[in-house]
Amino acid sequence: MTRHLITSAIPYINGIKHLGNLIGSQLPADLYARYQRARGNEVLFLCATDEHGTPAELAAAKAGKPVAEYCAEMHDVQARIADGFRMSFDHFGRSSSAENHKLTQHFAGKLQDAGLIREVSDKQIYSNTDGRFLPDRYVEGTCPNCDYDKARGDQCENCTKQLDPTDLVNPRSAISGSTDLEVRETKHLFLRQSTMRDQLDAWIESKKDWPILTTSIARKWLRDGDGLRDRGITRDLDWGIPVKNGDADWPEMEGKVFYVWFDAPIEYIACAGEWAAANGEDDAAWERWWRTDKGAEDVTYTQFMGKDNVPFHTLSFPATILGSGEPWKMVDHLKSFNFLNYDGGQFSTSQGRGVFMDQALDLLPPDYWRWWLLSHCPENSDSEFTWENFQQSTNKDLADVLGNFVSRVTKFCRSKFSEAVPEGGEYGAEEHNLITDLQVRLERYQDHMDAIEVRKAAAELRGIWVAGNEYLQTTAPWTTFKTDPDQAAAQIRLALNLIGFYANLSAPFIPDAAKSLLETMHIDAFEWPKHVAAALSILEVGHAFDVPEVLFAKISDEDTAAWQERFSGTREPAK
RNA sequence: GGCGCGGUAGCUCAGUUGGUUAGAGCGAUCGACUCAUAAUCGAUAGGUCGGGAGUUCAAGUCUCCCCCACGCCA
Repeated sequence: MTRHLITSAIPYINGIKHLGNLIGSQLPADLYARYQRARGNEVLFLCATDEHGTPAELAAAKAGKPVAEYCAEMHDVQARIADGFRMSFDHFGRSSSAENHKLTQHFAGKLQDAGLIREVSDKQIYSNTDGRFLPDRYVEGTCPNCDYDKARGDQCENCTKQLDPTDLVNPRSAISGSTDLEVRETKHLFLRQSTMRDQLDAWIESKKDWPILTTSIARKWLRDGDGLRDRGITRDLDWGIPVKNGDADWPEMEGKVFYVWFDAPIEYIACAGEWAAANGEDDAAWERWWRTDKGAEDVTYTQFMGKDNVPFHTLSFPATILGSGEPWKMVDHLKSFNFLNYDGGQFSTSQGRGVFMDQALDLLPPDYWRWWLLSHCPENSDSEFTWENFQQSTNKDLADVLGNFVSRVTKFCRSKFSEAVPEGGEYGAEEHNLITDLQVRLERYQDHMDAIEVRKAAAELRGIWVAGNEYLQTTAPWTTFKTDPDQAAAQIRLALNLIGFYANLSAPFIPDAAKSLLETMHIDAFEWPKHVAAALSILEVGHAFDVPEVLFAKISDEDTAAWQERFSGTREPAK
């Protein structure tokens, strides 16, 4: 038995994520977690909401709610939707948790002790009306370069010139529109990442089995231009984790909070603490997953994320935990994903373009989405969602190949024998050929899953489903039955066993359907097959089953046409 | 402007360290079957591997130049 710590990139709190976000981290992470559990390994699978930062505050203000209340509500919304997609998190935490407060302050203190923090005095825009400092991009004004009147404090979108907020003519707050602004001196803490460059570089280079996408992004940040730059880890905001040195106050940093990028990844660790607390366990329970001096030496840690998150996971977060000088578990496998596009363009939150997680669940059960997204997972390049492809793939794979297999087998048995495994005959050459073939396919499937080759695993699973139909077509029990009912009984006995076999192997991809197959076959529990021959002899003669309802209903042309129209966003129709 | 990932059959994608007639699924066409969700199974057709030059006995696979799409940074 091996131990697997698995984390999915933590989604930001302000709003519901689209299908591209889902397939970019949570869904493949869940697939892997379910697979490892099915193989009998010990798994701790964690995810959380990322709750700090200015966007959360603004979203709360827009909703007319205190930010803490807003975050609590949105956390519940995201938790419910994740559950709707059957995310099997051991814990779905919050970066605003007490555990994360404590741990983030702890890391800051350790980094200070190690000499990796420096203080920097900076000038920043303060809005008297808003009663707060404004991040650069929340200052708007007229661009000194091109006179565009909606330039932002970090950059003019019109002429692309890089700006400082103080460059803007007639600056105003993007939050309130107020022009009552002033420049104030403010002090911030910076993490001296630059001094850790060689250490990080050596660590990255030691990861020979990481995807090229991951290492090339990390190398670029590490080596290009000035290389890794020191980054501010504090902000002048109210909402966040108060700046402290461990338990102690940090002189001159009163009223400031840690920058969201600093505390968010620490939540991966804090979340394990939340999980332990929620289950009435002590610190040792979670430390054995995260501390190599307290039992995590044999843990394999795998992170899942979209490619936009790679720099934080390969550089900033490792810099934080390496810099602490403490024996924290470092990531072993870092699986990153490209983007999913929608029908010829990008998913767009602002334009309402594409399908969002809550909407998807209103249309169809989660297994449809899980299957399509995972089998078209953007592993090596960006991939493309189209309704036509979605309809064709799910109808063919789920309804025709898998669902119909279950139908034809159970209904044939009911009509020729009964709703129980029939007696007579025995397995012959055809059956042994099938078993041999399936044994090879099972091992290939496991290899792909172990390597987190999601698309290839899906293709192999589909091949395993197809093998059942091939077998029926070759042996034709409906013909056999006319001359040799005993032989037909043996054939259908094998086919009935295949249903249970499929349920076990398919559960990581389509857990609901797998569960309903198990129930229909009156099998008590999932059990991952080791040897195909044994797995296909589990159901004994006389074992009763039910003929199920349609496992996967087909998606009609009318549905896809309507959905395509409905989710096309606010683009102007072509004339 | 710099850098990065890509550009392979109508569609979605595989193609290990360069090596025999470039693969899969879907879609299309034809055939078989009739137990089943008009399902299944088999067969066939389809690509000068973005373009050009080069290295090599041999290149989708290496080198250089160019074009296109996307992304990141400045």
